[in-house]
Amino acid sequence: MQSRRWFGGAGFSFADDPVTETLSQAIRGTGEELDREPDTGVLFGSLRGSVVGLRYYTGVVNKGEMVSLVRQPQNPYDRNAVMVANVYGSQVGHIKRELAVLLANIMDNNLARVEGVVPFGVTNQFTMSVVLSFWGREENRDAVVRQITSRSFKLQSGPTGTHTHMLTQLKNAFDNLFENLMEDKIGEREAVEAVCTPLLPHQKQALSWMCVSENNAALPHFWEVKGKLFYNTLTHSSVRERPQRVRGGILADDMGLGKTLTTIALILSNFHHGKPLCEPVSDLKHSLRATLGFACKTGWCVCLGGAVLEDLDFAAALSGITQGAPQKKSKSVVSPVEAASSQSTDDPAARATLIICPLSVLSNWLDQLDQHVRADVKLNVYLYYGSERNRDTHFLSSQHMVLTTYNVLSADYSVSGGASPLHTVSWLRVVLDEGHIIRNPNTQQSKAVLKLNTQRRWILTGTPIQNNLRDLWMLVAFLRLKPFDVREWWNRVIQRPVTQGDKTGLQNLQALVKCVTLRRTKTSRVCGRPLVSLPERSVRIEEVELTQKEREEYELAHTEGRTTISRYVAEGTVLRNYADVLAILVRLRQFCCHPGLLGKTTTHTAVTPAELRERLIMKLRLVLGTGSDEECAVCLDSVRLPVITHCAHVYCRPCIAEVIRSEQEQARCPLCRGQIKASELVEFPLEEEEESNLLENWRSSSKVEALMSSLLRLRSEDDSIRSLVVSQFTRFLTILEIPLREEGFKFVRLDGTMSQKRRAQVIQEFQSDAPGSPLIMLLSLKAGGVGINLSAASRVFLMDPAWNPAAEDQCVDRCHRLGQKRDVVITKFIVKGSVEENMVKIQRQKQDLVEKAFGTKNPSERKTSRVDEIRALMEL
DNA sequence: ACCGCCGGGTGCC
DNA sequence: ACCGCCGGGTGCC
Repeated sequence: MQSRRWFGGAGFSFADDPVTETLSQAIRGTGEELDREPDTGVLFGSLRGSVVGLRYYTGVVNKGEMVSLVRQPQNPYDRNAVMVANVYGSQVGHIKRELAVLLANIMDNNLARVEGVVPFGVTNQFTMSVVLSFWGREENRDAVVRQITSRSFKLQSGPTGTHTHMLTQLKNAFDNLFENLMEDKIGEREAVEAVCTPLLPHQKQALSWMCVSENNAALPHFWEVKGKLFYNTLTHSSVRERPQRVRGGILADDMGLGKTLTTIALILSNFHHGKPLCEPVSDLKHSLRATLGFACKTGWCVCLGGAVLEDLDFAAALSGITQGAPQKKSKSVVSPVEAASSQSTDDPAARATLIICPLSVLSNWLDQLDQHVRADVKLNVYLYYGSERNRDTHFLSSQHMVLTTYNVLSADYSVSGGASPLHTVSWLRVVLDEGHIIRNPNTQQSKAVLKLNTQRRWILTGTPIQNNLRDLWMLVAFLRLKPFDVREWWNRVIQRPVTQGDKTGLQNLQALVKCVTLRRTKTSRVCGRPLVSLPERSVRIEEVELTQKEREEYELAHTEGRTTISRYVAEGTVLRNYADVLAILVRLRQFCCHPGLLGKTTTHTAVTPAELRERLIMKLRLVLGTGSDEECAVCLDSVRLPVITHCAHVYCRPCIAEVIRSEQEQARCPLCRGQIKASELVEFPLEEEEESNLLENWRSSSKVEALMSSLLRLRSEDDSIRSLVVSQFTRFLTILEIPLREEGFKFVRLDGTMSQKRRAQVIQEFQSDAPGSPLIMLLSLKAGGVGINLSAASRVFLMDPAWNPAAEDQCVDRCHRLGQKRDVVITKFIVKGSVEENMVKIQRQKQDLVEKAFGTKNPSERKTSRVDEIRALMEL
């Protein structure tokens, strides 16, 4: 069962939640349940075996420690060899020959994953026991059991049954995963004077925490010192060497709390050895001027790594001043703890911070640097972007900051085969802005990011987990949070236990997250006071009455839809026809907005399978065409350039093309495993001709009128108030342009089809307070993604209810954020006596359900409730 | 390995 | 004795 988890302001669901569900997930749920997660198989059972040859290897293991089993088909003594390695990858020994035959068979045929745990530790220098457990897909259970018993091994059945009684507790704990992470990070630290914007208390806290995270040599608390060894309480493993600790972490504050400013403050305040990157020259000049007659015109000087100090030392040597004197002049106090941080492996010449961000926020970084860094501080900031970018690694290394985008980074990386300029530089620090972008480890971007060579690593994100726990792994891997940067240990210690409802797994996860994350929300408090005070926000629902004519048209469609759906309900085939059902609902919702939203509909009855497929594809096109937010099962992101397969699943074109390219003739649909071919992919067409038709035969609708009268009233009362007009249907936005123009409103439009560059322009135009700038922004619900700031608006008109209330919240948050000066008023237009009303009701019920404990719902109950929901919508 | 296994030495009680 | 038994040598895959 796929589970989706929403964090942040959004609700939470422990499993499929119809409200947050997308179409492809719904369809996925209707077919056979596929185990798409190799890391969450079923436990077939376990057996005791032995590891031999211990004396030939150095890997050590403790009682209870997990080990990994690695096939060695090339072993010259036995092609069935199975090597045993500890958490750190050091070889411990081999699986005894007779058992290795069995394991090799199971592993090579992918019948099960085999995991080892050492039950007693090492009792002698030659052999030891290992408990092997077998995990896999239910359909392979028989084969595995047969293999094992036929070779006269005894498979002990593993623990069965789920821990449903724990779910409530788990849910709460999981909900709070990113909350209350501050208790031991409450220090505050002022930024250096080079930062001219005073930091708010929570930003000083963050700065303090970030400095400590970079400088402090302390290990996370799941490490214990046992004698001369370091013992990991999660994996039960120990190492002689002090484990490499994370220097950096995840700053997961809500957007608008100033992550960028805090990061700039960090860069300027915490250079090598806890010293500032910038110091007033008056501190340095003292000795220099005296000895060399050196004068600095700016009054500030930026220390370039060791450069200035080396020069000073050189100067000191020339003039007979003792070495190190300049350091003592430094303003910053270096505590013994921080001093302990200088690791011998650090490259002292590393001085530059690399900031990687989405293109859309690149300009924001430059603005913020301008705004927050004193004008007399000469920072060398290089924008590594554009075809003329300077690829010289010495040049890049000598910067204080290099800014680039994920795309540039991964493009360079692919072209150079891993030896790109950015991968050659030894960075002091790498910062991933909107770091959740790398949550999918399979993308080029993620691979490129992992390969960067740096001492310190930071992830800035407002949404550390978007859909599920797997999103976190990539962040952990980037931070090199040992040993969980290796997938097996993450899966065994965290992912699987948590997915299967194991309480310790969750505690372990919390411990992990806690040691590297700082997260505050808009509603968090510092010392009993709100972090930031935001103006009020209020929601009002405006009921819209349809005209006689509209009502007749609506009822016609409603009756027709009801007949179809009630047939499915009676047949019990609602879920099998989910796409059809959704299409009917979309039609009704479109009616509520404007009749012109309806696309052409084919109502002929299909007979042959080919016709059925054609019809399904039509329905999907209809749903996709409305801006419905579909998720691509390959990249786990919103679909870009959607294409529909023969088997009626939706993917991004590049994603599915890659699947087909790599699997060639054997290519199968990742969702249903049906055969797929590149030639059979159906594009979602942009029906331009219809658009012009739409605009030529213009007519209004009740909802359009309701909006227009609100906007006109607002303008007459206060023409400085700006509004967001939000719809899920981009074509509705197009329709709305006509009356807006007619009434002389100046407006801009932001939707998913626009280029990043154009988006940035539009946002800037809307946010600008220049005379004649637009009063209204037409916004598609999901456009822009995270991080855009529309605080110029204080009115939000939600034209149509969304399935996912979290999406509405996110949208409203774009203006109800830091920088908002007015109270925010949200108006939801709901057509009276329509599916919209029922959607709102269901939204509320869902919210209640989410707020209450999730309880003991099993998958079949969940499916029932989905059907119930549709029945409620259609009043059946 | 305080085992198992191998192969040489040995051979009534 | 073409055995049993003893005790030394030996040891992952």
